[in-house]
Amino acid sequence: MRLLDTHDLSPLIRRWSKHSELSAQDRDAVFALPFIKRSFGKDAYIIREGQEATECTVLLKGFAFRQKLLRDGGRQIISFHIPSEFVDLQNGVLGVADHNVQAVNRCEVAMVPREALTDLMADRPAIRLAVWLDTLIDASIFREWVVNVGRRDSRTRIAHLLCELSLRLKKTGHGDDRYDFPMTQEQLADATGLTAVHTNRTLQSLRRDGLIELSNGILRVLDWQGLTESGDFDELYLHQQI
Amino acid sequence: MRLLDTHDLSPLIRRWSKHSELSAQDRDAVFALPFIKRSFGKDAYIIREGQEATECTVLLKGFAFRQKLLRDGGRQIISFHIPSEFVDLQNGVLGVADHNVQAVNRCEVAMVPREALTDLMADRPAIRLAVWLDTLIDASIFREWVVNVGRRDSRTRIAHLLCELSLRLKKTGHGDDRYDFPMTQEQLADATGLTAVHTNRTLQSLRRDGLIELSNGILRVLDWQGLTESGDFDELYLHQQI
DNA sequence: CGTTAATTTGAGACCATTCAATTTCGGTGG
DNA sequence: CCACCGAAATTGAATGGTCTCAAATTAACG
Repeated sequence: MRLLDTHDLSPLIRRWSKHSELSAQDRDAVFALPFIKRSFGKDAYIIREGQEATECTVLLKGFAFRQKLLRDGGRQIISFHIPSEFVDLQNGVLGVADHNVQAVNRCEVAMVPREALTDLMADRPAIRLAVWLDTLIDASIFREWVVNVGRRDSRTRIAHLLCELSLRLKKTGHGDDRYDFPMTQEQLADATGLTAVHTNRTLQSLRRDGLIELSNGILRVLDWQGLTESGDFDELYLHQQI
Repeated sequence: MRLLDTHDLSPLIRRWSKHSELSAQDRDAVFALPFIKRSFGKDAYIIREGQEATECTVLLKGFAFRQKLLRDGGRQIISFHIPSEFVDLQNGVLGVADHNVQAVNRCEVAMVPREALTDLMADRPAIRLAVWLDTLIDASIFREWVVNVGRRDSRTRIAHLLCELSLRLKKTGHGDDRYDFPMTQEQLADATGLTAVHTNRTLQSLRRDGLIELSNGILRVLDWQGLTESGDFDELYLHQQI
């Protein structure tokens, strides 16, 4: 397939190729998927809870996060997403969105009709496996997040989150100990179950200890081993053998 | 199929039938699955983190939970399981167990070789869909747990957990506002990210307000509406239309 | 029944929150 | 290019929810 690197969905193929064996036909079938490209500004809602789910959404550019709102107005962020990831794979089967998806910064997505995706999975075992793996790794990350917000103190939580995100960014070729990191401290707080104020103080403590540098939307990991130790981080749960 | 109700795996078929259309052939194919039956005592490890995953485990009798241990010795429970549920479906594809599974009380399981299950899914689309749904609902519950431990106060957390468990027990025919409830307060604490002491005081507060009665391993829900309000509980995330 | 596990109670300490004010950053228009 | 503005980050001090530690009571089980 000649347009491999220029096709909108090629980041998806590139990521899948790391854990699944895809044939040329598999790739062509993915490139033949119908989709609509859309763009969202900072904080815009990409998916809303309760909304009927008719598409699956791949993030092409920018960062996004999934969240749930509480009765009292609080917000809990459930996961962050980087380009090439589906932000709502479950919507392909469950009929209704059970949570919201919001853009961190300006981002571009491809929306694929759910039937097109399920048909593709029915026809192509390799793609079925790739999607299946995506779903299972997603779930594994949720489990780790339960542990993170449930049983770790603030410093460990923040460090763990930074470990996860920087490792995922590194593995998808988005940097090497220096990453675009547009998340605000309020978003990090909502992801770790802390307040923005305490998140701020906690980040300062990590900076003071020379583990990270974080400012102007750039994260530098200065001491990976120190950060993983501070974050009680074991990458097994990401299931990225490479 | 004559042995429908007496086959060891019939609880699985019964539960799947609530969300998926299974033909007689699908049922027979499930009943033809090879498996080993095993029994575990209270607190016994059914699966251990890091262990190579060669089987998928269906809970037939008793309660179980999944958990992760922290470096500092802490434990976070990630989910509870009731009979007819898989406790480690992800192991069918991910090669390694990324968390532990423990028995709450004496329980019986059926262990199905992973290839037998994946072959079945490859052959039978209806079963594939049923397993897919199980996985997605599992993930949805993890997401809600992130919210629960991340952003709710202790009373709301405990109430929410009790809502979820009693609703799941009700929907699978394990009672009607009165349930076997063998979990210890320490386990409820590890599931909600609280200490056992504080869990105890929180349960007392729910009892004092006439919402529940919980003693001797029996949970009675006295005021369902009051409990759901106290627990900020909306059952959408369970995706049980029935 | 004796023994251990589980639950319950009390008091003090602490981590994270709340609230409010200040400073810095990032983008925009003159 | 600089002045301006709102958003984001930072700081301080007081409050509070949950934890810790330790002891007492009750329930479960062989």
